[in-house]
Amino acid sequence: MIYDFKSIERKWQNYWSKNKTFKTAIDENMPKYYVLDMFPYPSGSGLHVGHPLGYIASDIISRFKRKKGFNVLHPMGFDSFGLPAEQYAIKTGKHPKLTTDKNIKRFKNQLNKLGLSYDWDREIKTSDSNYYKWTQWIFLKLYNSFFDESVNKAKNISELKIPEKLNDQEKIQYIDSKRLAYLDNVDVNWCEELGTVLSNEEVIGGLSERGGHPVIRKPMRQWVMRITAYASRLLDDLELLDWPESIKLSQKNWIGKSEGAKIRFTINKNSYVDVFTTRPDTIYGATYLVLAPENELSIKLATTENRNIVENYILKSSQKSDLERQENIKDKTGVFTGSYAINPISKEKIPIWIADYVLSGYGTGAVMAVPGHDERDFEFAEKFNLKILSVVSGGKEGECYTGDGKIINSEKYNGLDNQKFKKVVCELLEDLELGKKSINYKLRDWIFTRQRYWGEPIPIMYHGNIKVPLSDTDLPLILPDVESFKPTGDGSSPLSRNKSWKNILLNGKKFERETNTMPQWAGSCWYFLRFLDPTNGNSFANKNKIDYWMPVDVYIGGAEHAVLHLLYSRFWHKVLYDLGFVSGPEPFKKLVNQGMILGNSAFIYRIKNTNTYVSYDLIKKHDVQKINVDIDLLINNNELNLEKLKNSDIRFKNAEYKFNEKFTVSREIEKMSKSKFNVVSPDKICEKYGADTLRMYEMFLGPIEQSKPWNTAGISGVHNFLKKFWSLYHDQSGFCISYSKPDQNSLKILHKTIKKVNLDIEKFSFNTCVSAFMICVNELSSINEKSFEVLKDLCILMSPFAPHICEEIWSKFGESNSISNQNFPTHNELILVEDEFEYPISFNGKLRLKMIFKLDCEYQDIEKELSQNEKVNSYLSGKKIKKIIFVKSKIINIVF
RNA sequence: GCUCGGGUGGUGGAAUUGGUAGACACGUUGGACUUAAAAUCCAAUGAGCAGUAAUGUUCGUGCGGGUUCAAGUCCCGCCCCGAGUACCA
Repeated sequence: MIYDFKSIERKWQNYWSKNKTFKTAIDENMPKYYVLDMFPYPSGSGLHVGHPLGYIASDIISRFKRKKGFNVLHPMGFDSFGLPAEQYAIKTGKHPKLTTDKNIKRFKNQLNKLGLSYDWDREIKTSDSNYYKWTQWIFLKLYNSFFDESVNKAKNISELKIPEKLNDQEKIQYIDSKRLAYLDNVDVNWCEELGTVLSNEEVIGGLSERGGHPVIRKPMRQWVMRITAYASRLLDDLELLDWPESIKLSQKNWIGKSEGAKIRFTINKNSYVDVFTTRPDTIYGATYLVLAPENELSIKLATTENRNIVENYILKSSQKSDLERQENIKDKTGVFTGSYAINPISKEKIPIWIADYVLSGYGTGAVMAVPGHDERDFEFAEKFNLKILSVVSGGKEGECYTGDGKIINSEKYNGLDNQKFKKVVCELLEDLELGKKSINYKLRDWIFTRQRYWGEPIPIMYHGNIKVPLSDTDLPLILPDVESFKPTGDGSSPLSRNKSWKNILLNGKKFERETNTMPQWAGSCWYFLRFLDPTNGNSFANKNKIDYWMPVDVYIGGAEHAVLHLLYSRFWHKVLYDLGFVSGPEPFKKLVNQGMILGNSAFIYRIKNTNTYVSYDLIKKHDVQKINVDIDLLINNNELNLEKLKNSDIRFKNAEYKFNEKFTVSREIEKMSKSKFNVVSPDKICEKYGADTLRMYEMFLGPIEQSKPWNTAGISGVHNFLKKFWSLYHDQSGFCISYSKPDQNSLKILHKTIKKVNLDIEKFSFNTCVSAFMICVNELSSINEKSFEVLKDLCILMSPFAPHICEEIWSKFGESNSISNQNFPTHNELILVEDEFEYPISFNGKLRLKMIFKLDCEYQDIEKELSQNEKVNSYLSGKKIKKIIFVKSKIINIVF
């Protein structure tokens, strides 16, 4: 009987969706398990084979845990606010809502074809007003909270102690300065091309993360989230998480904790410069100070004769983009202010400089330069001929030394270990009241507003300078329509075009709405909570449901979110935790990063400035240009089907082609992308081999965390395996199994597999599971085992991986229940014990021989067996055996 | 530059964490079935040497050393590839 995967898969997908097989509800009698995928942005190009990798893995875990007796929550939704839909709207005038809805439909359709066991009743979209109502609500909670340093947690703003003697205006200012969401004039990352502000996390190497457009610094009035208040908790709580070390590390680096000291250098009675340093032990080597150009003190400290050059320098560096600043790292620039400060310990008078190698956003925006022991300071001092003094021994003459050593050139402290001296300096400074121990973080506050249309409106109004938050009853603040989605160019959002929405009259007073929107990350910061109670109209989620389901037990997604989404959502979750809305400090207990599946691009070569294409083996003779070509046009991996190519595009139709015998292409592994014509769609694979084959093959490709190129050729192996599996249960005429007692050998094979699969799923090692199934089916086929007792368990065992085929087979067993409700088999160790082995013996790595032993063999037997072999006998030469080393019930060595 | 991963057949990858390296699969070769092809099935497949053969034997996990009865796995020193990060004082 033939394995007709198409009708089987259609049948069971319909069955599952009709019967809502995977609908989940709270059951206090069952342990819960929350399996979450990073929900996708519904892009216009649909899924490629790389997307489902994580979804298949999480589906296997979900189905496995259900069979293990857990109440499994496995939802899916869409992160539907975002830039591509907006950019598409700018180009075509089509409303992002329409394109987004269309894309979601397509995504859902594709996902369902893979047989994923989602509870679709919980589907959410971040662009749905029923959803973003609560995103806005959480924003207001942040607005109405402050961080109480004394207890290290957020509290309602009403609990804030306001200093007395403040007038009303000052009181408001004071409160505003403490809010977790606050409005500030900040230097932002402005991307002209995208027409919007970006967060620090969205800027990579001076270019925008999306699109790679240049980014410049520009002061703008923006909403900012006080994530820095949580720096220490975000860092410390990483310990609680079962996450890949690499992700934890990137978060650690991003938060960037450094311990050191804050030191005050006095200039005169009224002024001083504070610096932060991690090397207070080098205080005697601090031979000058450097301020960032943006530091307010910079201009104040310029003496009259230096005023011009200082002003000039500050102006110039403000015009530089981040990229330009980074370009000439080796060639440092700077100017002298003309002022001097006093080193608080050595009492030396040292010059104060301004240079853009000092960053305004980190520490105090000023450093004490120790050219003897800091490479940047060293370069600067060499260039401008400033004094260089070694104060820690160990370095070479005329070089900068950053290691540890004994203190030198530091008066009475010479000879101390520099690490010990750190402490001493801190104490000295504290006595002098000119400094103290201090901790600094690299993390900056999160710039939260975007000058875009397609995002959540911010629920704040302004009356002149007064901010008025919307009340809960006014939510959601619906995103209105606009005439044009284009950026306005002047730094305000497209929303500001809709005057009737922006300007409102309330009780005779004029108000203006905030027209910026929230960043893409806002919606994804808390979506895992909404899945618990997606239709709740009274709160973002019922507290009982949160208590039951949270935290997420397994979270699967790409590593590209290491610091963005994963840091922001931890931050919001902690705020909600402090305010009592959620029950735990961390949202995601275990995190698994699936690797990327790469595409295998193909290239053809055109002779430059001609319309002639050359086969890859002939390109050396010509000056050629490389062009991406669709991988669907290939035969046998690297041969091009010229007929197909000519028919695919008019520019190929009339071109000339040079080749011997075959026209060959070159191949390269790249990221899968529509523009590179290397996309393999899961739909095609499902059409040809079925979803079960695709699921197993994607798992079989290699470890889930690893990036690997897609290779369609290998899929036949897995497909053949499924056919073989099918034929275990069927003969030519139809379903055929036996109800007689199973063969002892087949039980062994089965239980070996059960043991391995149980272990491997828990370890997320799905590729080895698939191998185990293959071995099992091969062995059962070769002994022609058809026993119900064995085949039943095998069917359940494989159903998380290949659910359709297993449901179909299961339905033929005549059991009333769906296979989803069956208990996962556990192995019986006794069956696995063998009574007789053929042992290989290795002796000093030199000698190997095979012998037969009984499990409970005596030494004498071994000696007897050994003595029959001349070679072994010479090694033994009368020695008495003390011990036999068994490993995995095999004899590995004999000790005398 | 710094930090973290990783180098195993022609290819993707196994190896119970120190115990028969190369499981499983692709590919290749040979065979069976077919008028033929496809499909399917069977066999061989790390390299070398000896042998008609069963088999024996040497070398093999990026390179060089070390620990151990035993190293892909542990230690030391290099080389190469990938990812992240980048003047964070």
